[in-house]
Amino acid sequence: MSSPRDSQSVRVRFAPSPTGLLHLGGARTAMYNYLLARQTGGQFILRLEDTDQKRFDPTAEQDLKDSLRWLGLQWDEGIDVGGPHEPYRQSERKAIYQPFAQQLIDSGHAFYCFCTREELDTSRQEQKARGVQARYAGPCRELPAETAHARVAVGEDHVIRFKMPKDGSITIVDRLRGDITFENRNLDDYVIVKSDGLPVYHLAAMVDDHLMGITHVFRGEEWIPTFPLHAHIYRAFGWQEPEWVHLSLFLKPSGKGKMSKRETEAMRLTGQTIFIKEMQGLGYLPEAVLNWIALMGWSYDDSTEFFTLDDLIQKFSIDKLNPSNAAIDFRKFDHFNGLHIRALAPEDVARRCMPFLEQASIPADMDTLLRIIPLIRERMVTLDEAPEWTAFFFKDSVDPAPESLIAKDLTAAQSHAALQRATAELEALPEWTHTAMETRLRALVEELGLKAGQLFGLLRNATAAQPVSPPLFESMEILGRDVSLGRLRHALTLLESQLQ
RNA sequence: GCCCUCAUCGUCUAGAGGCCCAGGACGGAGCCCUCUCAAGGCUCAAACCGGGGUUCGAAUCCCCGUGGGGGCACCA
Repeated sequence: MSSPRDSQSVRVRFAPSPTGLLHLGGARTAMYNYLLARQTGGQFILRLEDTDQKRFDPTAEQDLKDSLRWLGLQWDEGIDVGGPHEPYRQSERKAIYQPFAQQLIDSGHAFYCFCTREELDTSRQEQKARGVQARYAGPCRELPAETAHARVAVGEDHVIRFKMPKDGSITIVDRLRGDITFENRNLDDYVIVKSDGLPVYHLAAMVDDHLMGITHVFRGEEWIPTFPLHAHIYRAFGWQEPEWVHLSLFLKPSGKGKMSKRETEAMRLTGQTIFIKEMQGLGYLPEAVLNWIALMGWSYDDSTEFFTLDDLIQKFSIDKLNPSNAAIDFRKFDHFNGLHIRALAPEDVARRCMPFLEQASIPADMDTLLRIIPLIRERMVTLDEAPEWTAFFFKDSVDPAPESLIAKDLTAAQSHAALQRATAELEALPEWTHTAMETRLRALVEELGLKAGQLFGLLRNATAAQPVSPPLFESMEILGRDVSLGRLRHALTLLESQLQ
């Protein structure tokens, strides 16, 4: 199917309202926009839907930009970077909307409404009590134009409402769902300009999308109920509609409804978050975030699941989008994070681990860290685990619990003897390499009639002071001969305290 | 309550009439590897919401139920 729009280049936009931190759902919407733009050589625009001064959060814009950039979703046009349709904050475009609202009034598609909130509330309650759908029922819709204009002229408080047809129906097209028909009688005379003179989303977004030449609108499914209003506005102006794509919603892990503020807070306690900004501090990679959310609502085929941003740009397609809602699965997020950590070059992993080590006051130097990374890369799920995997490498000394130096099924005396022998063998080693150490110590295990795990576990606790660590011999090689031997001797003295 | 929408393993999904006694992934169970923990490999358990149609043939199309989700503001 072809339309005139096919010949135009793609122009998409992400237009959140600055009411809080950017979350999973917003990030996915932004990403799909970005992918389509990049894939087609089109433009990705970042606009701010800030017409609601009551919910405005002054920190939200910065978070938005930081989060998007961290994810690697740089916009081509919009706030900060500018473009041919400035300004990109709706609050700064107030004057732009006015003539359009006027046009709707003049053409009979909208009317001035002077009803007070109290009157509206009463009316709504009364309708509800009668068991009917609450809709605008005031007298303003039928006011003669001259009367209305006169009241506006004397400065009477008013809003502007869209004059919804009383009968008939409207059929609109969603790219993923096909035709959707609404009976106009089920629709309301929605407010499109507030008493403060600012348009509400319904008018502002439509005007901006049209003015900015938006070709595809990706937005959440929660917009479907007001979708017919938007189409009515487009048609009242005689504009060509964009391609509408309503995305599935992200549901809480239980699958029971959208994430609530309360649950979002509770989630923090378990180290989970839906906010992009917080993911970085938790040790997640932007690559993993993108991969994870890309697959919640979209798929490429029946088996590919690892995608980089470039892969996604190449492979994304609207037709493979899935209209059904998806429950958030944080375990899958961890899985993808591990996958992406392992896909990174060691230098890259090291660089990204550094902030976490600094925060933990671990005096790691890049050279040593680079030698450690290959040992821990496949063991890490999140970057914030770096301190616990590497701390012992950078300590002057370690103090293992004496009991931890008694090997499984051995007495303290036997452990002491084994440790003493192992230390002696290592001292005598001509070259300090993990292969030489392993060969020599395996022979000792044989000689002493022990199990590898018994001796090696003992050495692990002696050198790292922790029961779980990177591979023993590779670790000792990095620690170096002096440090390793020193720790073994120290362990020996600690063990002596356990002898009596 | 009204309007809209969705419906395949616990979860994310593949499937656009026969390739499906339904494939992949996460998670789970087991085995292998193994100096711990991982990673990796192999195996197993696990789903087409129900009922009617249409068709030689339906997970796939249609209808009705049911269930889930969303919306019903001078918020987006």
